[in-house]
Amino acid sequence: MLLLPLRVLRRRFQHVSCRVPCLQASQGAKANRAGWEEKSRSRVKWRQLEHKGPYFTPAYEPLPDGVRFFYDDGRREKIGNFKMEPPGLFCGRGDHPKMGKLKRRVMPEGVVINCSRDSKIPEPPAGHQWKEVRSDNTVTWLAAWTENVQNSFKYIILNPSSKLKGEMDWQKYEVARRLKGVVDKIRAQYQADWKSPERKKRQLAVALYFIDKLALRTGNEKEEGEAANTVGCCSLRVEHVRLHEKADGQEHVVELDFLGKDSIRYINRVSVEKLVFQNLQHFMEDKDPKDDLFDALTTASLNKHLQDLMEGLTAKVFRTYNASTTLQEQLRVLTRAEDSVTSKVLAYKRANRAVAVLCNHQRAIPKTFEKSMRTLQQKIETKKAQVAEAQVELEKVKADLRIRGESKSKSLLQKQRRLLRLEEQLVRLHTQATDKEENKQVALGTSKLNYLDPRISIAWCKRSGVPIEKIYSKTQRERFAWAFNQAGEDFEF
DNA sequence: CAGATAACTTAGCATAAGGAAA
DNA sequence: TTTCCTTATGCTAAGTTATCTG
Repeated sequence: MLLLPLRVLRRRFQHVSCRVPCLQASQGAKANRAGWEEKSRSRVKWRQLEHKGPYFTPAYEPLPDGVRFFYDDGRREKIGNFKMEPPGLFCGRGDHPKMGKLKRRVMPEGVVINCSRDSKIPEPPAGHQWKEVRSDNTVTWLAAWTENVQNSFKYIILNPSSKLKGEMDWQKYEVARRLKGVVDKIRAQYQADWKSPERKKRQLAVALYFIDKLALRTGNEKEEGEAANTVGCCSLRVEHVRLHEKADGQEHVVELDFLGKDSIRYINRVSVEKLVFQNLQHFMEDKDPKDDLFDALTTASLNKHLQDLMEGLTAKVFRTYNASTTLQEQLRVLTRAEDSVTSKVLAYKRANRAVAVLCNHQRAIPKTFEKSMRTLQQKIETKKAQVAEAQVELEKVKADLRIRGESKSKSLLQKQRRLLRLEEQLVRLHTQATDKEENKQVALGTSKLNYLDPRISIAWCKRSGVPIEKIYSKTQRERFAWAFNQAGEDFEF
């Protein structure tokens, strides 16, 4: 039993970047868990409610292996997070003011169950009651509770492989594809708006330019003292921007340096149009470093504006659109028909990486990176030696032939072939090393899962003869099941 | 009409699982 | 078989956005 004062715990975990293991501190913990297990053993069939809206109200079915399912219109689907979050110490990311606070055990009395009216309601653990049982088929969650540290909602939701999640994912990409049709017009408009006499309009135009060009997030206001101090586009402060008339041999360079989502640092230097530069100079005039760059702009007004430009358009659609477009374009540039499957997969990873860099998806450098890099360097050295050796042998054979006055021999061909093969292997090792180095701090998964229309990848696999298993793991294939029969080899985002 | 709330997507990290090497 | 390394998955925090509310 860990019984340190909370302030000691907080201090202890202040600089710990890893997640703090859950502390099973509550006396009633065992009994509670048993209670939850009991709940999980009740068999409930779920059916869709009578009226068919965009959503439905599902329910759970426990299975012996611990995987739980629910029924939607007779279809059995997986549930995503079927376990309750255990109590523990809250460990936010970055410099979080609530780091180390105790996250309490969730009791059935705090849980709302959402299930169809005509189904058998799941039993609460013995001696307990649900907070509420409701039948709301306009939402997608199965159960919900309030988390005490952040005072926010938590939900039991469906697995990404479910039809519901799949349909929503599909819709997301369809909105992004619609943006493709109007993006030229939108770009022309915000460029024109850089010259607007209205400060508000110019701020909106510059912010939208950043969101489009640099794939920045919208950047909502955050309550001070509630979360780490991070920003996005609309919440950028003067201190995050530096302007250089000339830098890196380019004109009108904007330097951005701020902490974004998850306190991941965004650093970029980019040359912008003169009008953008001048606008930024104006926005920064007579301000303190801590002042908002876009003082006349809110995320609400930005999204309101976007909604007027295209139905369903919001700021985050630009990230999806630019990510997917970049993948498609990069795949086109990097794929060569005559390449082996291995090289093609490498090309895919490169294209994926271009997107991850655009979206600033970073990861901690793997702990084993240095070591595995050394191993790879070792391999390269060995291969180099082999190449050198093969060259010497080849020369020897050539000299031999000259003495005998011959021009060809079986041995010569053999040696030539061997040298060629070794050289190819060396080149491959070099690319592997470069790739590893360039990828050490880039997280590919996030964009692959959330930003890249799977139909682009599926179509590319079909076109270039790459088995889909080389690109998507089992769960990823299940997640993107909706895309498989949609994407022929000629699919265009 | 701004701020709060609710419900959803997006995010990186730890670790489990899988596979290669010893 | 055991160990060592990479990849896949689970977890839950941290965003975005639409809607509600006073």
